[in-house]
Amino acid sequence: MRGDHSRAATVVDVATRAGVSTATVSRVLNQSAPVSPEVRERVEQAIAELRYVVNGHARALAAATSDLIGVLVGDLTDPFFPHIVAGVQEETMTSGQLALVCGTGGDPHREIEQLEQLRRLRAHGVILVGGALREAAHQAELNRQLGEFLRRGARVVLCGRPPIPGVPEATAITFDNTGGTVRLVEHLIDLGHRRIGYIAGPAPRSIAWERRHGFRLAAKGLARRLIIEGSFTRESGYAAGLELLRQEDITAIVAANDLMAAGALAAATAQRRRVPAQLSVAGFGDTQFCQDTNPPLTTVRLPLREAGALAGRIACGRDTPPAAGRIALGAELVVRETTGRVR
Amino acid sequence: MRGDHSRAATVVDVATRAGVSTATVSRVLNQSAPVSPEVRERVEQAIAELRYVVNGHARALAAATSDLIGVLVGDLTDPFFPHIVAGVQEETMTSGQLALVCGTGGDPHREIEQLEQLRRLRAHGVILVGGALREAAHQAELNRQLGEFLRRGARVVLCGRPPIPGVPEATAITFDNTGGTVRLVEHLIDLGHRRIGYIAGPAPRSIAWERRHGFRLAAKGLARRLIIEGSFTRESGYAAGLELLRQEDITAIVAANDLMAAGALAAATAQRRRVPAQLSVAGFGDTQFCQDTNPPLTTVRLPLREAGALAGRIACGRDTPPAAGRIALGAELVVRETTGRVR
DNA sequence: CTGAAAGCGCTTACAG
DNA sequence: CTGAAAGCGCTTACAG
Repeated sequence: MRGDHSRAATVVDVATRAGVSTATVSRVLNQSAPVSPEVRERVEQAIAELRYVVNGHARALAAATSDLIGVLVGDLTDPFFPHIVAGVQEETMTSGQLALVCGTGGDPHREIEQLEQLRRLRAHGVILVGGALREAAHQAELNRQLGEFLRRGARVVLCGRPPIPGVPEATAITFDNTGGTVRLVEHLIDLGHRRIGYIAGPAPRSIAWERRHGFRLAAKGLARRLIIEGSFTRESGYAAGLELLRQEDITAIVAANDLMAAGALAAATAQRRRVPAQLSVAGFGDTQFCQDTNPPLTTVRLPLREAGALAGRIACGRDTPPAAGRIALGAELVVRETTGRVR
Repeated sequence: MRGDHSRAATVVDVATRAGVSTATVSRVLNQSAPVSPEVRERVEQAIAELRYVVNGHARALAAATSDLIGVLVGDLTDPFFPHIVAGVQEETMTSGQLALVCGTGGDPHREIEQLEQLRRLRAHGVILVGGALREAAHQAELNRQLGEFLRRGARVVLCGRPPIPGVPEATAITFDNTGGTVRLVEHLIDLGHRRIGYIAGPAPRSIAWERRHGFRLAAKGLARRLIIEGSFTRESGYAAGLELLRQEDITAIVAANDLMAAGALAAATAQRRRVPAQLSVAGFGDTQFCQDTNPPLTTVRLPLREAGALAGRIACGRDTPPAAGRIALGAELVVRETTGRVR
């Protein structure tokens, strides 16, 4: 980082070269006030010649604003997130804002830490993507952080997270996790299934809870329902799948996300169970690879990109947050080939 | 964004409350100079009471540094990218830096635009992830941008990109795209295939070129080789697959990435070709879903996460860039079930 | 339409 | 170990 690196040009350099004041340079930079064509011309030329690039920090400091939008995601390698993030970025870009995507790896400490960094940078919008951790201590700290953002007039958007009772000013964009799961399970019941195994997500996550809740609701009258908890990873789905397959009477397995469903599918194949002839399997999310699994996976589609775009627009201040503080998005059952009539 | 939002506490507030100078506050904040325990105690308490959070912009301006690392990626929804980015983030986090992930959507204009934004924020490291666009005008502009970063002492890392002749100070972390493809094709030749179709990536992308080059090298002596260009998407793989399947004599299809291979696989299924009995198919990348395709996909594994971690460490200044300006990573053939003996 | 000057919130020599 | 003061590079009333 040391050495004879050349100093970057500043407004003063530009002003001097153009023979104007720094105020005028600022005006052409920001188009914040009328400037005569000739002067503008001179300034623009000086900017080009000096390869001047405004110092974003100085600007943010002086103007007490920044065009940064923070985006907190759990794990980008989970196919659930990228489409949401792509939607966000699409919108922030068109607003000329910079989306700061931070990966927390699902670690609550990191989440708080990243929020703090975003606060330092005076991000004027934050989007929390993906499920919340249902854990009191963490929630309290999180609410405190979000409260600070809101106090400064920043927008807070929860994308794929339930609203936070203590922080009503935060807009929540939610997926119909419960309803989607209900429809999925009802689809299985329609096919004659009465003994269904469920691979849930980790209990402390809100998304996992909502989906599991849907399963409980829909599976109420079943002869048999068995829940095993996974961790949203393919491996945990595989392990849970093996365990459920030990219960000989189970005819269908529903997983709380596609990754675990893929694992369960692999477990079924390893155990030589024919899907869907002998066993039905379903996932949740309709992530990219679902149509390519063996056989193609029945799942529930979530409007991920749309949710991200909405979140992006609200965070940028382009869309007004709904008065209700909440936007509920749907969930659509996608029947492919892993679910079939029970024999 | 307006309203009666409370002013954030500043060093002055903290200093006043603690009964010290702002210089001292700064010292305990940065641990940049010894401070007596009692004074430190008082300052820390004031910070806590006022919920003080340092203004990152002011700090960056005063100290003429920032802890931002820019990460430019094409398309996060392409499974090629997330693992690299996760590797980067892992390392930047442990360095206490903030990785600014920017999605360019593969659009060269946006790439330049994002670089400019990063320059504004005085990012002290930039990582360009994924293939370069082999297009003169864009390359010239890109080189200019990167040159500016380097002039300011920032580190530039190319991850999964070839070195840039005009910018030798940029460290390039490269995958063995050519060698990996050669081994993959040789594997098919070993299985008796003599008429192989190749679904290439878009010609202007460096990664596409390198892999296609590998195909050309290895397929030199074949009775038949046919190249169709896709766009790295599943859909384009499907279309190209259909086209190749019209050539009745072709016994194997190799795609330049897994997504297109998945598309080709689906096309084969749609055409009722049995894989691998009647047709072999292979991809490139070993992205997450490869083990779940029908049948599991033969492909080439790239050390994505490792590459990202390396890039992250170099960009953070934790690792010294290699003198050669280049780190070449391997590529490993992963034989699954889509490739088999030709009948 | 344009400029002089203050101020944004920090850090960093420089003194002591 | 601590403080007074200058300076980082902008923007923004305030005058004109």
